[in-house]
Order: sequence, then C-alpha cells, then structure tokens
Amino acid sequence: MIVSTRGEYALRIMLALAGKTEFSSLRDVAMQNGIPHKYSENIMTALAKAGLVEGSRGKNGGYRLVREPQEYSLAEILEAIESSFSVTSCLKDGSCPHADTCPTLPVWRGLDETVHEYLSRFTLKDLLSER
Amino acid sequence: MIVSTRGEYALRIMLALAGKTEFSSLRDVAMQNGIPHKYSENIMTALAKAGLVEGSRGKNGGYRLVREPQEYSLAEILEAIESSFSVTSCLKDGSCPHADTCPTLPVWRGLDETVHEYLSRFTLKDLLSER
DNA sequence: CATATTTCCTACTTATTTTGTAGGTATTAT
DNA sequence: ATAATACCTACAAAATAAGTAGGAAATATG
Repeated sequence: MIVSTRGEYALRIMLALAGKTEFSSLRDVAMQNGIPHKYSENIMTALAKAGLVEGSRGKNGGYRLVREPQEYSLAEILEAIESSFSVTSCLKDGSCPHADTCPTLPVWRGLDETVHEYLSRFTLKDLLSER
Repeated sequence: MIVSTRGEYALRIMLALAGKTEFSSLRDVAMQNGIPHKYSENIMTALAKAGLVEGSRGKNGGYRLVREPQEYSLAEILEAIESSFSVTSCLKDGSCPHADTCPTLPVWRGLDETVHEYLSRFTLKDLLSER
C-alpha cells in the first residue's frame, strides 16, 4: 500500500486549506472531513515541519498554505507524511549489505522514480478543479 | 512500501528455481537464501495457487517453474503474493462509499496502472542475466 | 487582565498487518 | 519401513499504523 489512511487525511486537509486564503482552524477542517482531531494535529506537525503549511497560534489562528495550490504536487505532500513511502526497505541507506551487487536493486530504484514522477504530475489545483 | 520482505523472498525463491529444470527442495532453497523454511512454505502455497509454480510431494519432490524464466514478469509474481499490493485501499471494490464522485480516485487508478506497467517490463530472466 | 481558542509537544494505547512458529497429515521414491 | 517432501491449520511475536490523553505556550478579543 502506497497511500494509507494517513496520506488520504493529509490530502483532504490540504485540499480544504487550498480553498481558503486565511488561517483555518484545524479542529473545523478535521471535523468536516471525518478525521479525528488529535490525529490530524499529528499529521499537520509533519506537514509544517516539511514547510508545506504554516501554523498560527491563538484565537483566530489555524493553518494555511504557504504557496498557491498549483505549486503543491501530490508527491511532495505524500512523501512529507508517509513514513514508509519508499518502494522497499532495500532502498533505505545501508539497509542492505550487498546493495552493490544485488541484481534487483536497480529495478526498485526505477520503480521508486516512476512512482515519484507520476505523483509529481498532479497538483492540489488539479484535484480541486475536478470536483 | 510496495515490496515487503515477503515479496523479496518470493522473488529470491523464483530466481533460485529459474536456475534449475528439476524439482528443487524448498528447504534447501530457503536455507540458501536466508529465508525461514516454514515461512517459505506459506509463500509457495500462494505461488502454487496462482499457478506460477508446481509442487511435487514425497522424496525427491519439491517445486519447479511451469514456464520459462522469461515468461514470468515481476508484476505477476509480486501481485500473486503481496496481500496488499494495490496502491490504496480506496481501490478495493466497495471500500469507498463515494467512489463515483471522488476526485482523487482516478489518480490512484493511474498510479496502480503505472506501477503494474513498470513491473511488467521485467522478467525473471532479466534478473538472472544481471548477476 | 481574564478568557477562549488555537498550535504545538510528549507520551501512551489500541488496532491491524506482517512475519514467523508449531505441529502435524498426505504422498512418494528408495 | 523409512525418510523426505509438499500441504494444511492454527497460533505467536514483532512491527507498523491509527488513534487518544493531557497538557504548555501563544494570541486575539472583550
């Protein structure tokens, strides 16, 4: 599974934020999208650390995008929050002792690139305009 | 993660079988490839049910391929044994109540196809000749 | 200043999936 | 008869993903 619940949630939240320009309360966004509030905080932390969104504390605070919707690719969003996004653990640095001679490794690398390239072709705006 | 330990194991076993024409004892193949024997039986059951290999019981029995190595694509092998091979659970039939209007679903379908297409381009023979 | 609202932080719990074990039965060559 | 093998079912352990709990720190507003 490439995209888990966590990834779906992240995408929904990003889509919700893409519809606004001001800060949106995460509580509201989460509620409206059927996402547990506390879990959504966990997700936003990752997105904020990756620099994809900006948070503002206190009353009238919330989260907002830092760029235009067409400037976010799905690849970027999913890779920011899916812990095990890579195609196989073989690709993680130093995880395989015979990585230099393994005949299969190049295949995984190619797959990884293929997936990344595909997901880079879609932006938040693409998804917004579809509905 | 698209390819888990289980998928790696399946591939290694298939590669080992691709080097022989007679039945090979699974115990030996598993040992030689650092795979727990009993776990490997579990994997072979799936491969046999999918019709990718053939088993022979009793002494001098074992498993062997039913076709030539170049006739097995990686897609076929991995899809036969990876339980959660699809890109996201959204793609499983009836798993999403608003599948007909979801703007993201076409993206997942496309990704699924892309991955499948990529993995269909490599055969066991390709991997064999690389080493 | 007090209050309500919000992000942000740390730790824990529960659920699900993956990986691996245990203990056999049925079959077959020697 | 024996040893080697696939084949079968159930369980156990480990890893990962999903979700909860309880706050502290910041900030707009009355």
